[in-house]
This record gives sequence, structure tokens and C-alpha cells, in this order.
Amino acid sequence: MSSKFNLSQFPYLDDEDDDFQIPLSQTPKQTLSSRIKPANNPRRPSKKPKKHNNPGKENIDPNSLLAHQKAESSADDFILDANCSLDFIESSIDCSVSSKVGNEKLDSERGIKEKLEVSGGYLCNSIEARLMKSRVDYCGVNVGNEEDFEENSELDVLIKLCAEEEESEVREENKVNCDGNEFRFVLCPLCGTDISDLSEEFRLVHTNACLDKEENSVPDAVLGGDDGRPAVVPRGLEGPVCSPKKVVVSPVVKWLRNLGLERYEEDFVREEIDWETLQCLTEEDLFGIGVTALGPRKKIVHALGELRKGSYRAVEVHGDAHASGEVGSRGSHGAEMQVEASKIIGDDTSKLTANKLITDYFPGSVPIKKKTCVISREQRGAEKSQPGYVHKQGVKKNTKKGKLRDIPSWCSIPGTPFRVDAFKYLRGDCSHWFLTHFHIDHYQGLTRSFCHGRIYCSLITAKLVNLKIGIPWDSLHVLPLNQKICIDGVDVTCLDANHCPGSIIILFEPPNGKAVLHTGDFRFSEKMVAMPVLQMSSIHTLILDTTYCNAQYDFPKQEAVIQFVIEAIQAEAFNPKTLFLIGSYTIGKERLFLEVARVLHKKVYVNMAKFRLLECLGFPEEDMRWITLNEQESHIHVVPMWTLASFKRLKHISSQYAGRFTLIVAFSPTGWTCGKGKKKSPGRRCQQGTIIRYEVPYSEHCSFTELKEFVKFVSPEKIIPSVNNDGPDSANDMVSLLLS
DNA sequence: GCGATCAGCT
DNA sequence: CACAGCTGATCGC
Repeated sequence: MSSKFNLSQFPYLDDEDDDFQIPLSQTPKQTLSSRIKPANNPRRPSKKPKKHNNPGKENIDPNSLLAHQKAESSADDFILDANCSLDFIESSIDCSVSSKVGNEKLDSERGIKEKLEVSGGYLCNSIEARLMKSRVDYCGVNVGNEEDFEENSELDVLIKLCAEEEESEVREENKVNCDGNEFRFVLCPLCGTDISDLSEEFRLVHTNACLDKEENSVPDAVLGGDDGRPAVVPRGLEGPVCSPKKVVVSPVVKWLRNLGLERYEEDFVREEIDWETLQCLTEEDLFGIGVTALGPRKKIVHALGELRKGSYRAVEVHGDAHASGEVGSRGSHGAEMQVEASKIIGDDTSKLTANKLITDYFPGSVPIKKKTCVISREQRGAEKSQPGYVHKQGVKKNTKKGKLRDIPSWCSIPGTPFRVDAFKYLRGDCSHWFLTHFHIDHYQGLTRSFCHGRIYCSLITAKLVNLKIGIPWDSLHVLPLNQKICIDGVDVTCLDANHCPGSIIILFEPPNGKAVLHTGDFRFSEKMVAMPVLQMSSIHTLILDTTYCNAQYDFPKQEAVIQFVIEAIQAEAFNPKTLFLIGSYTIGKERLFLEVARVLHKKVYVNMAKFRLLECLGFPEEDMRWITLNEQESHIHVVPMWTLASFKRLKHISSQYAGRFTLIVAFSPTGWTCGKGKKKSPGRRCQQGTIIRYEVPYSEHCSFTELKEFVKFVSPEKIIPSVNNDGPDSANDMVSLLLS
């Protein structure tokens, strides 16, 4: 009997009628780049057909791209798919041109170009980038297309400036080659090479390679540079007479042909495998590229082994020549990369390290880029405050090769080698990983196979990490509360974050004297005001949970909401056959149902999984006695939040309990209840037949008012928002709002 | 078969 | 809007 009514066995899922949908792309802590560019991991080629047209290159029909480039109406279609990123383009352009006062640098042509590069950095691998670039290009080439742009608009001015340099040359070529037909010249916006004869896809390949070249000084192997070296053009795509420039077979393609594997040429070109990358490919990479047949794959692996031995020797031999500037057309950076890459692989040529990623072999991908990056961490933080900011460095490489994502500034603690809630961005250059609390969006990426050093967290979080993920205790370092400890030369103090059980805010005091307070997710409480650490310390940087950083989110205190729920239960309980459901996360919202139980002297039912979790949370016995595993014993049940999201599911639950209960009253506790147009109230009642749902603004994040109070209390020199909404709620606006 | 990861969805 | 997270598909081992 009891098992029949076990809530955990309910078929809650019923997907036929979706009440509402939230695209994953809107989750707050994702970077803009990940929103518009689905990860394209060459090791795991996506086989599943996509429902929506993501604006990533793999989902764009190359045949439709030309239409996009030519017709404004098509561009509108595109905007529907990626309006947020286009917003950013527009806004960044606006910024660059309109902020003339007090910003001479941006006034200069160089300044504008730099600004374009910012959007180029963010957009360099996106369809938008190419469209924008192409639009710039067309503007220079086809006068008739200028009507697409508002005369004398800032955008227009910008585009003209950028196109000016190449314009005369372009016009000349255009005249020669356009013989009255509708033939339209397409030049690479970066190198100016005629790419009219390439398919759309290969135009993208070419332009991308140029972008790579600009960003990373990638060797010319795939570009066809001014030195006359070959461009990568697959067989059969060599241009006709009218494009005499640099159309030769690339070394990679030649090499494939020598192996008798020309059928994979296109795959290699599509994946932009240049000579350097080729030598770093693992068998997995090859599979991802499209060499799925075992025979050819082994053949390539073997040939690569030989190639590496040869190139390592060659590089060593060339070492001196390099120093004297005789490395040939490859360029010094390319040679360095080859040395490094070869050394890495040369250490163990026989073993193709299966777990290594292509990017791991590029020394430039992480440490070198850090060195060469002119933007300091602080500047990056400031830039991040710009709407739609995405790291300029390495965006393309990282996403293209599929693995290493840029670390958002809210994950790194300035002045320390520490990362916070950054398990999505695991890499070998860090061995101190802090976890503020056990919610999926903070520990995402943390798995049993974690091997990047030590995880620092509260005792409760450590228990959960051990229980739910299986991380051994050896890797876990429990941080005491309210007690300063020293980790790797940095003083670290943890305080209760008042978010969910085990959640902490962390104060880092590095040797440079610039204290950083990372709030994780938190809700400001009066107790924090009394904490000596916060009173004494002067905080330089505040990394702030800005989930509800908008004046519309001004919900009541938790106590008021709890009181509301208690009264609502009392009011609805006139019917003895009423089942009360209270939504809860894996951890979180415990205070609500425990307080309800305590005040009403009613036990609340949780399933076994939830009970095991509660046992980890360290609640006192007097609280735990209100919990029961026997659902017959209780008419107040704790259920996952998502089961309360739709009335359809609630109806399903209702039908399961048809004999025992005639009325369902559900409480959905979330701060989003206090959204637009909804007045500050402790709850909202919705009813459909015998199902009532209360949406109550019980939040475990700060309200807007509390955020402002907290910022005033801490009065930091700098704020880095950890939740970065786009558009009008940009990080920049957030900070302004908070300081106003 | 299991763990990891991702897209899609609520 | 999107808290936090469930489900199913896919892939590697």
C-alpha cells in the first residue's frame, strides 16, 4: 500500500503538453559565447539532428548563407535566431563611435578597428561574425549594397573606415572580373583574396583561417599568404581563371593524397586541420574528424607517428636557424609552437595519449595566451561588465576544438591561484578548487574522475560531494566557518552564506593586500552585519551573486513568506482530504517545510533519497523529528520543485491520490514569483479545479534591496557580478544600479 | 553496463 | 525572465 503511493514512483513526466519552456540558452551563468555557439567537439561529432537552427556553423546550411548575405530579409530571419549577439554587435559599435567625448583612442581609426576586433574576438568563429565581415566587405565592393545601411549612420561610418584601405584595390579587381553578368565578387574580408569561386562552406573555412592567422599568428600553411604559399582549397574547388591568386593544394591535403586517403581531404579541410594541428591529432580526434573506418585511421596514426619523429628532429636541427631568422616562411611563432608541441609529444611518441585534447598540445592555448594577453585581469573584469562581453582571447580555438572554455572572471580570484565554482573549466594550471555550495550550476563538471588537485568546501558540501558524486575524502578539504586559515599563502575565511545548507561565502586575503569576497549564492542576513571579519576587512573586489539584481525583484523576508504558507495551509485545511505539496531542490527550501512542520505540529513526508540528503545537512534532532519516511503518516509532502511547475503534472498527482485526497494544494517557493508587474506580496494563488497552486516568493538569494544594502555594507572598490544577464540587465547596469 | 556529457525541457 | 535540475541520447571505456 505504502509503496503504491510513494511519490518517488510517480510518473511525473508527461511531455505531450508543455506548459512553458525555458531554453537552456538562457541560463544565467552561461557565457554569451556558449549561448550562441554550441560546443563543437571534434571528438564527439553530433549525430543527433537539431530541432532548431543554432547559429553555430555546423547547423547552417551553406547554401542558405549566400542568401543571408545578399538579402536583408534573410538577415532578419537570422536575427531571430541570434538577436542577443547582434544586439551586442550593434551596441559595441555604438559604443566605439558614439563615445567620442573623452575617448580619443576610440575616435581614431585604430581605436575603431580595435573595437571591431573585440567583436571579432567574440564573434570570430560565429556566423554573425562572418555575416558582419561580409557586410563590411560588400559595402566596400558593391556600391549598390550601401543602401542597406543607413546613410551617415555610425555603423556606416565605421564600416566605411574599415573598408577604406582595401577599397581601391577591390574596385579594380571588381571591374576586371565583372563582365556584365550577375557574377558577384566575394573577397576575404581579412586578406583580400578572391574567394568567389569557393562554396560558402569553404569561404568560411578560409575566413576562419585568416582570423586564426590574425589572432594567433598561425603559420601560413592554410592561408595562402603573401609569400605565395598555398591556400587550402580542396580538390575540385580550385578557382577558374578569374581568381589567379594562391590556389594550390595544402601540405595536409598533399600528405593525405600520398597516403592514398584523398577521400578524407574535405573532412580535414572542414575541420581546419593545418600542418601544426595535424601532427597533434590523436586517434580519437581522427574519428571525430570523420575517419571512422579503422583501417585508414590506423594508417594515419602510423604515418603521424613517423611524421612527429621527423618533425621533432627537424625542429631541433632548425633551432639555431630559427634564432638567426632563417626558419623560412613558417614564422617564428609557428616554429615555437612546433617545438613545444613536438616536445610534448616527443616525450612519448609511441603512446597516443587518448585523454589529451588537441588544445592540450598547444602551449599557446592557456599559459602563453595569458602571457601575451595585454588585458589585465582587472581590465577583463571591467570589460566583462560590458553588455555581452566575452573573452577576446582564444574564443575560437577553444570552442572550435571543443573543450577548453574561457574561465569567467567570477570564477577566478585575483591575486591568488584559486578558482571558485569553476568545475566546468577544469584544467591543469590550478590545483585549488573551491565549491561554495552543492547546487548543480556550481558543481557542474565535477565528476568522480576529478584529478586536478584539492576541493575546498564546507563540511556539509563535502559530505554531499562525497555521497552524491563519489569524490574521495582525500581530495576534499573541509573549510571551517568563521575561522581564518592559510592556503598556499592566502588567508581564507568562510562564512555562512544563508543560501542552502552548507553554502558559504569566502573571503580571500592574498599577499597583495587586495581582499576578494566571493559570495557564491547568498542571501544577506543581519547576522552578516555582525560578523567581525566583514566589519574589519576592507574588501577590494566583491564577486557578487546578482541573480535578482533588478528593482522588480523586491520580495519579502523568508520569515514573512513562511508565515504566509503556514496561514494558507491552515486556511485550506478545512477539507481533511487535502494533500499539501511543498517544492524543494536537492538541497534548499528546507527551512520552509521544517518551519511549517514545527509550527503546525505536523510531520512532513520525504522520500528516502531526500531523507539521506537531509541526514547530511546536520539538522538538529528536534528538526528531524518532523520528517517521516512513511507517506501515510503525513498529508504534507516535500516534492521536487519541477513537479509543481505545471498543472498537468499536478493533475497527474491528483489522479494518483484520487481515493485518499480530493484537493491538492501546492506551494512553489521561488523568487521569480516576484517578477514583472507582480506586486510585492507574500504569495499568489492559482486554482484549476481541485488543484491550487501558491507561488510564494521564498528566495534563497538576495532581493534587490538586500543586494544594495550588502554592497553598501561591504563598500568594495570593484564588483564582479557572478550572474550576468544580457541586454538592459547587463553587468554594467547592475553595478550602476547597486551603487546608485 | 556504467559514467560522462550534452541538448532539450520544465 | 529563468532558480535548479530531470530526462534521454550518445559516446567512450
